[in-house]
Amino acid sequence: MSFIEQARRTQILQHAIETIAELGYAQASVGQIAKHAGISKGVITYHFASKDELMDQIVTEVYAAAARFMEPRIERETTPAGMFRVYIESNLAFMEAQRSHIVAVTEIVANARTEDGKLRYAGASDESILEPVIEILKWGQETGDFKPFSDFALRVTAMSIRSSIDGVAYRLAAASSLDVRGFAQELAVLYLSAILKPSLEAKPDEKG
Amino acid sequence: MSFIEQARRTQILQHAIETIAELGYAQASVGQIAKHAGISKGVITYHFASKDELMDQIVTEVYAAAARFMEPRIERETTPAGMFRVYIESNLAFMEAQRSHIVAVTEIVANARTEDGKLRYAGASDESILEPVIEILKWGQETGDFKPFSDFALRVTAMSIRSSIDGVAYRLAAASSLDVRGFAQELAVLYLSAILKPSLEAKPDEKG
Amino acid sequence: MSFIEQARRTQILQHAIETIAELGYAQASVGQIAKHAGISKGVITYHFASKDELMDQIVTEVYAAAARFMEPRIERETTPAGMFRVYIESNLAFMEAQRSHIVAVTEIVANARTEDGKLRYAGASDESILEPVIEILKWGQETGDFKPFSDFALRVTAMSIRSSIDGVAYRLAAASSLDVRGFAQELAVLYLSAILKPSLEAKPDEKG
Amino acid sequence: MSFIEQARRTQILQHAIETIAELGYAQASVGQIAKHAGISKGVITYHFASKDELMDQIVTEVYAAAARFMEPRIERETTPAGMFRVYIESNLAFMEAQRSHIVAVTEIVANARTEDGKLRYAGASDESILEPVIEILKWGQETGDFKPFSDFALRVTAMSIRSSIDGVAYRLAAASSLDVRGFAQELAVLYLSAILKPSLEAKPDEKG
DNA sequence: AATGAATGAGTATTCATTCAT
DNA sequence: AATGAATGAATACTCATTCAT
Repeated sequence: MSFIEQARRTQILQHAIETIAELGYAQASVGQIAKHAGISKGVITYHFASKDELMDQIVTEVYAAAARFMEPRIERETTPAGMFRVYIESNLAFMEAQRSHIVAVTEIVANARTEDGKLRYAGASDESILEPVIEILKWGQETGDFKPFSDFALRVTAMSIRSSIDGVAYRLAAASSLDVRGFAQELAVLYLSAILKPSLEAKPDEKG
Repeated sequence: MSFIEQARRTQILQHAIETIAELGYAQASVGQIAKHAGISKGVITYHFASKDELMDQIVTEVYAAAARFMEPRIERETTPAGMFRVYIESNLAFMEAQRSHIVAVTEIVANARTEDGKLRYAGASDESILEPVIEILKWGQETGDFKPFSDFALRVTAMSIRSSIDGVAYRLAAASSLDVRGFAQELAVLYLSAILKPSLEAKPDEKG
Repeated sequence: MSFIEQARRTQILQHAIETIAELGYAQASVGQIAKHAGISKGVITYHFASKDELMDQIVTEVYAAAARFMEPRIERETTPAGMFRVYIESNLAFMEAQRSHIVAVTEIVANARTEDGKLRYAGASDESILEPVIEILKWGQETGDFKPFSDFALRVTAMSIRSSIDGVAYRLAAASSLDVRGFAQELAVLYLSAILKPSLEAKPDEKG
Repeated sequence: MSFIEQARRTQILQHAIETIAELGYAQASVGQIAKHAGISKGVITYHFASKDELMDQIVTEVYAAAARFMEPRIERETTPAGMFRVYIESNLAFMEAQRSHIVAVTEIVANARTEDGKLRYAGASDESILEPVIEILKWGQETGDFKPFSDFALRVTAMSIRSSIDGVAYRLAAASSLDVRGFAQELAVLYLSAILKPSLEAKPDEKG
């Protein structure tokens, strides 16, 4: 795939993302995306085999970009609590920076369906996304920084955290204004005060 | 509006809810709903001015039903912690009992758009839903049962709780199996351990 | 299916047949058929689930009509030679009378394809159509009216006859003028002089 | 037209023929042909003014190739019966050897249309193709080898023979297996027994 | 009160052709 | 000589809505 071809695809993806973010998945027809990009419909079907491929690309790209943004920040941390806090903060920071990307992916994942009516991204979105959270929680238990949890309680906690984060995406989609950075800090405090072992003086790690 | 007319509308609403829950918002055309109900398309447009009105009715009805279910249970409680716990548990209990209703409303709220592309239920769903949670939290602060929170932290907490609850609706929509009752109990424990004032022996209220 | 519904379907089928006969299968889009009928495209998709169903109906109807026309005439005959002659003559008479029907079916059978690119009516059109010819030939052999043939020669003869008859359909499709009745008589004479046993005075049966 | 240009055109024609034979006329888009040839679409429109010109070339080339194959074989014969038999056998031999070529031409002739919907090759294919058969039949009448026929009967006979031969092309297109050589021999016997004058001992010419 | 029929705008996708490079 | 890119018209099909009966 040539450089220029790559550039064109990226450009179309960007317009698709913005169209979905603005109009929602259902209204984001190929025609609307083309109109947003100021090109003819044919251009899109020329560069992408199908609308599904376009949507797949958006989901894949945005997940990858999120991982590229979050991973180095998270891995820089040395304590479970630090990692937990940075997981939340970097996730929400990415959401704020790439607001329309996140909104688009949220729309796609919630709506794209296979021919038989099932959600296309139903499976993928759950376990693989939950996993990193669960790992941090388990590590915190092993080090003794976090309270001991039953397996079930641990899963509930992980799901709850993910829901709290994803809820921000929905609120961004609904165009509400939100102090995302402040939200992230308070959210970290909230969850940490629930999961940190209360021994002596429970203090989250220090950071600027 | 005659009694028989009311009955017919209710019947159509029920079929619409099931159709949306099964096929998703986008696939739930008037034709599909009519087929599910075993009636002709015309009947639906005869009883409802438009598809939008039908959707409005579903959202309104289900919210009202949830309120009818939750309110008496919540008001029976006498402590902030009890009320908080029952708020979560009764909400999730309703979700489990009326699973298809909740899935349908989730689908509608996430997808229904106005002509200019904005989410139809963007505004409504937020403040009015957040309010009862905020009230419980404030009351807990006044009684001294809950930690003191800044206004902002309190809002974040309320939003986080709502997101954790709504996340269950999405997981139910994605057809995943879930121990909803157990989830509710763990979720209450999780949040209470974050917001209860740690003085002496922090104990949630007793209940069977 | 109501009477009025049946009538509408028949009416649409008739317009579809004429459109295909005039423009060919490839050009006979739903839009063209609708234009020919003076109705909107939607009417056609309302009465027929798909274009394929419409095409199926045409093929089925025309084959049935041909059978209804030919069978009583053929069965009235009492000798193999008479039956053979009437088979050819009644077949071509039907073709001439229902020229556009035959042209349409010819177009459909030669062009309609399944998703994987294979001819949709490839199998059906061959054996079931060949069978009646083969039966007449076999009967003539048994009575001793026809020359003895090997099984293979008999099949070749049957295929050749069918091709000679179908060739008329193609010539009608190409809009050439043709004395079909005279053609039928000469064709019968030609084949009979090839297959009748030359013993004594080979004479086809008498008929006005 | 340069030698290299000629070679390129021939190469494209060959791929077009195979594409049409495999997928049928309607599915043989310029894109499909280009993909089959491993070149870009532009190459085809560069070497051929239009798709129509490409199709014209295929028809012309294949007809010419058939003539190049059949003519010397036919002209080697010295009797009308021999010529007649060799006409059929060499025609079918060419069909078998150049199966995809014949299938392609059959597809094109049956489907290619002018803008106003008429068959593009309706006229051309008939008279010029019928002529050689008619000539052989006339010669056989003049020598007294064949029965005397009316002009009309002679035309019917010629058309019937062509149809019997072309029918093989359609059966080859429908991917049915067929003993083409045996078919040719039986077909010649069938028609000769119809048209040879039955004087004394009618025997076709001898040949290995 | 209910329905079957019809409409017309909208959907993704295909394709022959044009054209700058 | 070749190509990748782009176009715009055409395709079958879906659907909310209207309306006469």
